[in-house]
Amino acid sequence: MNRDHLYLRLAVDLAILTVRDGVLNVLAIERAKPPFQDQAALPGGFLREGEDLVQAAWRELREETALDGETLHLEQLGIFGAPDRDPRGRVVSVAYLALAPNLPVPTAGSDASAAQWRPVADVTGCLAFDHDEILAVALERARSRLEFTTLATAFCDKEFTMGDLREVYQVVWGEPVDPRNFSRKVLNTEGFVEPSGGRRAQDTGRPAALYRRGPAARLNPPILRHGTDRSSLPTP
Amino acid sequence: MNRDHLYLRLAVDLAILTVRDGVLNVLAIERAKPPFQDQAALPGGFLREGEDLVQAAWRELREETALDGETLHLEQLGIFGAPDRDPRGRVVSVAYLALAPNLPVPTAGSDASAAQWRPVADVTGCLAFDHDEILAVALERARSRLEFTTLATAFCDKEFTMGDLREVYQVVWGEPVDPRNFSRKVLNTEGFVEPSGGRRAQDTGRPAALYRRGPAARLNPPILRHGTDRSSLPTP
DNA sequence: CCAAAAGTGTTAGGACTACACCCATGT
DNA sequence: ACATGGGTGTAGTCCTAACACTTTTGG
Repeated sequence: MNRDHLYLRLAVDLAILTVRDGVLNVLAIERAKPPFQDQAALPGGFLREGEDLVQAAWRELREETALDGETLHLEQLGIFGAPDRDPRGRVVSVAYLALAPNLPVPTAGSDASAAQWRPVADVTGCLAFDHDEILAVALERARSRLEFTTLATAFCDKEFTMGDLREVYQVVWGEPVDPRNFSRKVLNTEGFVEPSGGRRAQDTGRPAALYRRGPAARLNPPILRHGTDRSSLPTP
Repeated sequence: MNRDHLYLRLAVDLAILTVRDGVLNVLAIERAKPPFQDQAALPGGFLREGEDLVQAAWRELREETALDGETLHLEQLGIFGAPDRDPRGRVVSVAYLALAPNLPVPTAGSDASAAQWRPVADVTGCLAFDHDEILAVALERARSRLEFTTLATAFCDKEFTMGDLREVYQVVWGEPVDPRNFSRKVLNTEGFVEPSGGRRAQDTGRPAALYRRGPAARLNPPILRHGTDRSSLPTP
């Protein structure tokens, strides 16, 4: 009979993604203390007593961003538990993925953490702990979610144009999307978007109709990206 | 500054599925001690010092089944951490999904645990802890995996007929699959199966060709099931 | 010969890509 | 007028579901 019950701490780490100026951004903090001092990291914290995992994730999210929460998507990504991932001792991390609209700016003054949006390309390879790995999983999950669900609307404001929505796809996938066919596919998917009645003029060109997100969650048929190697296992 | 670092134990629980006599089965133990004494539960155990999560999952799997491991699929399902899920204290569980071929029988004598195959229909609603919830997630994930990956072969022996493979789909999905179109789809998917050259005669009818699993992991295009409500979020 | 299972051919329909084309606005 | 982005129509192609039909065995 094994009595080697290992006690450990559970961290909740968040990969919070948004689209800003045509670039995919992730919310990152700069670590104020060792380990990994002055290095970028995903926001997160330890699970507290009596707290559910999702509760903890929402709490961390609110601490780092000023979000109403309605317009946002939060989802469990997976668990990362390599024995040596944290030099302070055995810490297992539950990673969550959050898709957020382009916020004015995260609450910069909260705690000592200087959370700010960073282009994903700038931070990949430079993150503390195993957060690079978490971010990679988050990106692939986000790309896959856009194919099979309506979650692209989570990146948009309450009202958005077809072009806004298409930009989300292009930025997250990193490949161009045909505007004509995209519009048709979205409108043919019942419950994806609903016309809000308004229009929005841009710098030039015909003003675009405004939409709100619809009730559907899953895309059937999906909107598939092209330049993808589909030989390996899909994101779970 | 919060110093309420909560220490807890991490359990690894396994939902090990197989197909036996046309019915989907899950490996279950009977709990010998409280809590939930004499009740059915998924096999599992606590994470040990210096052990990776996947390592722990494989260790539990080997303790409960006599598996060569080559022919088997093991995958992280998610994490279940409701504060009151275990009356003994705060225990967070990492759930893994395993797809296994129809084994002769699990090693019944291992430890005090009397692990045995149970039809999924017989145990749903009766499992200890939150294992009912874990099993539900496992089932949905398995169904989805069959749509998008070649993992159905993980349920089969080393050599199998097209009928064997089709039975896996029917049993896991719980809906009939057209034999003609199924065969074509599988054979048109490069790398799904490879003919082994042999044939196998059944009680009656033309003998079926035997196949081995091929190198492909992902199905493109997928093999979609019908009777599914696709309005909710897909399995992650 | 007959039943049963394996496997092939065929046809109608849906969805996709690619592109020609029209619409509505600012300059 | 014209550049620019929003949006519609259409042709060819691919994939699919559904089912008639052929092949190969045991009884």
